Amino acid sequence: MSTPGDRGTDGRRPQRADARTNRERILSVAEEVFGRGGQLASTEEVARLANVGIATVFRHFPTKAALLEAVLVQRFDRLREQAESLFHAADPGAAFFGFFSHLVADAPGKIAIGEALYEAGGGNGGDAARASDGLRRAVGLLLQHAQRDGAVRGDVELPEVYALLVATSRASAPAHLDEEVRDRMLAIVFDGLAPLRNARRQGP
Amino acid sequence: MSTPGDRGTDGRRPQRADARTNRERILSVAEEVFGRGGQLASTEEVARLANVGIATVFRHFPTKAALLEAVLVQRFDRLREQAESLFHAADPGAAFFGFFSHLVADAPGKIAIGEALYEAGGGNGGDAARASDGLRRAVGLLLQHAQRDGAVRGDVELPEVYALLVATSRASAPAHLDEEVRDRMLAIVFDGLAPLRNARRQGP
Amino acid sequence: MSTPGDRGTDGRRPQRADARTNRERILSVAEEVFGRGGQLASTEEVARLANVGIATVFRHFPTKAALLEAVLVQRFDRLREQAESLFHAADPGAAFFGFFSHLVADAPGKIAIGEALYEAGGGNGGDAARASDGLRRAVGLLLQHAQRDGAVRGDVELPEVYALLVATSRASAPAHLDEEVRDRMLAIVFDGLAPLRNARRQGP
Amino acid sequence: MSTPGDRGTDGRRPQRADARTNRERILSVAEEVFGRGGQLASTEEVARLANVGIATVFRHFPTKAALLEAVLVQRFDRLREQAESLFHAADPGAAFFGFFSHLVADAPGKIAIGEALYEAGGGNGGDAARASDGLRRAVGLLLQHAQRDGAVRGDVELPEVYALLVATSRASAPAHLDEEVRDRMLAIVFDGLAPLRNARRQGP
DNA sequence: AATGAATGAGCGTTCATTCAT
DNA sequence: AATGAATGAACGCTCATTCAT
Repeated sequence: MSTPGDRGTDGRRPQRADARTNRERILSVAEEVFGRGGQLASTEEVARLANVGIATVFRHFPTKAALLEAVLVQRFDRLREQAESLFHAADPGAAFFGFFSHLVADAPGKIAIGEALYEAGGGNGGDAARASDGLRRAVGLLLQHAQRDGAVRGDVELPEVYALLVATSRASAPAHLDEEVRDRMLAIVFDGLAPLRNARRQGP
Repeated sequence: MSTPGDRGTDGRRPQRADARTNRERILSVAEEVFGRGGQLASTEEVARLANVGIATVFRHFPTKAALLEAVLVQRFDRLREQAESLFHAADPGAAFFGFFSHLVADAPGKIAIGEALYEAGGGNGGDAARASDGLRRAVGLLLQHAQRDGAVRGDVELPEVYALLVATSRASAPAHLDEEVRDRMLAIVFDGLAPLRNARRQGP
Repeated sequence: MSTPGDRGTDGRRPQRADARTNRERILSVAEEVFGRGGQLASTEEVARLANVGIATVFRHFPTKAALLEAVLVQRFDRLREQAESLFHAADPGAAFFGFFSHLVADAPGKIAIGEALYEAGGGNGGDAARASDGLRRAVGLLLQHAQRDGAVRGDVELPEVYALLVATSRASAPAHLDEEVRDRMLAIVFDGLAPLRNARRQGP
Repeated sequence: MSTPGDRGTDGRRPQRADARTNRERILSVAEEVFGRGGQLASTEEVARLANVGIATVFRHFPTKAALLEAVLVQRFDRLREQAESLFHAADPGAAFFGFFSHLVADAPGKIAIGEALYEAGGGNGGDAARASDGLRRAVGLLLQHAQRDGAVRGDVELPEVYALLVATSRASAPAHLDEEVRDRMLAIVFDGLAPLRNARRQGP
């Protein structure tokens, strides 16, 4: 599977490429496997589906926790990049709410991600926590922009917004939350985040 | 191990009472242990912390799943009773929001409960699912009353409200969500649930 | 079940009677239970079917092995008595072959007996071995009588005959040996035990 | 643990060979351990005597039942091959009786084999049952040949002959059946199988 | 660098036996 | 004498991790 034949044709450094390929395949398989079964999924299953020996997995990721962390970092980074790509969107409100929806809609089947958003929120000091912070900061900027644009009330702050993001994302992770219900749930949250609240509250 | 003499509060005769006491202690320890570690927590740890032999746990609950289910049923039933006690509250809105807050505030450290609210939402056919349904129905009534009283907008329905309840409860389960943040998160949700929304949305 | 009411009416010694009754019921249930499942059957099942607490079983038989031994002793003794009742039969040959057949036909479902005939053959020094020896001796007498009567060749001796008895009995223990096959198997053995063998062998 | 250097007999390279060696050692140890203690013997004991970790046993045989089955298949196959090697023997009678004796003489200490000959006779649908059937068929052919050759009476059929084979084999399994007794027991059976029986019976 | 065999700690569960009533 | 709750050792089996090639 790891195409050992290449080595014969040219002696430059096919191994390095092979290793990188393996690492990536392992990571991507792990994302799916842990997404399905959470931490309960076995490392052997990752190895099997990635078509590598179990020892190869452990060569690339010294412990199961490290593999899980790498999966999370990848996922957080990807989400952060998506958030960052919206920093200069024409409509900051649409950008914020759109990203919120996207993240929540993306959750189904990705148990580990939900768990991670959730655990990493507490910060465990590892790379995942760092990546999680990166995502959090990006969401913070999207929020700020939306607030400045008047699309989100000005008196909410990142901690509670992020907590809501984690909460709704996590709640959506199990496949059995109906899509329509999920949207109606988000509608309520988004309504709570919309401005004019103050106006209404201040009014008689 | 069970040193029947040290039951300080009441000095009634052991034997049958001892067994009941053990059962209750096991249940309560299990609630805490599974609350911390989820299903991953070991039955042995439950036994150790309950100061009973492992076989005693299995005498009372034939399988680990049965123990977990008993924990959940107990918890769901307790919450349902609390909800039911609010059916005839003078202020249905306060009753609804109060119960919502109570359930979420009660969550910290009770991972299994969150998981259960969440999994049982899908219904696995066991006693826990039945108990979960009972809670859901009770929440449904509280919601209806609050809506009739004008404290909650009339266009939201139980599925999304319950999903929000599960989501925020679950998000609050880890101890590291600051209490103030949790309240601000709830404030947003409650705002989203408040009436006048339609009026505002329809207006220019 | 243990008729605890008797105690009230007369104070003499109903407990003794109760105990004896229990002991017998346990023994008889044990014979059936071990007969079905061998030593693998659990002592608890014996207690359950005998309608007594597990501790009662252990009061009467201090260990599981002792219970098993008691079962075997009872069974060996019963068989020995049956053999002895044939000592003065009019037709010693019919008596011998009849008893042989009876024992083998009685085997189905009595795994423990087969195992015991077999293990006890080696003599483990306990009561069961003693009872087994008693049976063996009784079979020996039946054999002698049959030989004197000319119904069994004179050159066979008890050890091999007993071994055959054990072997065929054991082979018949599982229910799945067809009755007809069992009889045809015995016919072969009985033929081998019939006299005139020597004559034939000595002839050219 | 597996100290690949100490394979005294042949110095071929380990790794794959090591695994095969382990597998074989486990199988052979299992044959002995189950031979002594039947299914009651523990897998751990097999591991201990085979000088491998318990997980190694389970790597080679996914369940205890699979290990037991492998032992039986091996044994049945070996016996079948021996039987087949006698198909074209010059003296079919000697072949049949010789194989019968061999099988019975081979039994001592191999309880599990006896149990298996016995249980598998009932057919449990697994590989062992298949292998058992193979052996049975081979014995059937040896019997036919012996009958055609006039060495075994023509009116006996495989079922009862096989039952006798199982019975005597099983009875010989415990080491405490004296060799001479065993032979005398077989002599009786063989006499019962010999021809001229009919003649004698029909004759005066 | 990659393999997969080997490992042992740990898990859920059972069962003969003991203890307290 | 009888009960049944409690016990812990043992079992079958799994899995993250290491070793030898």
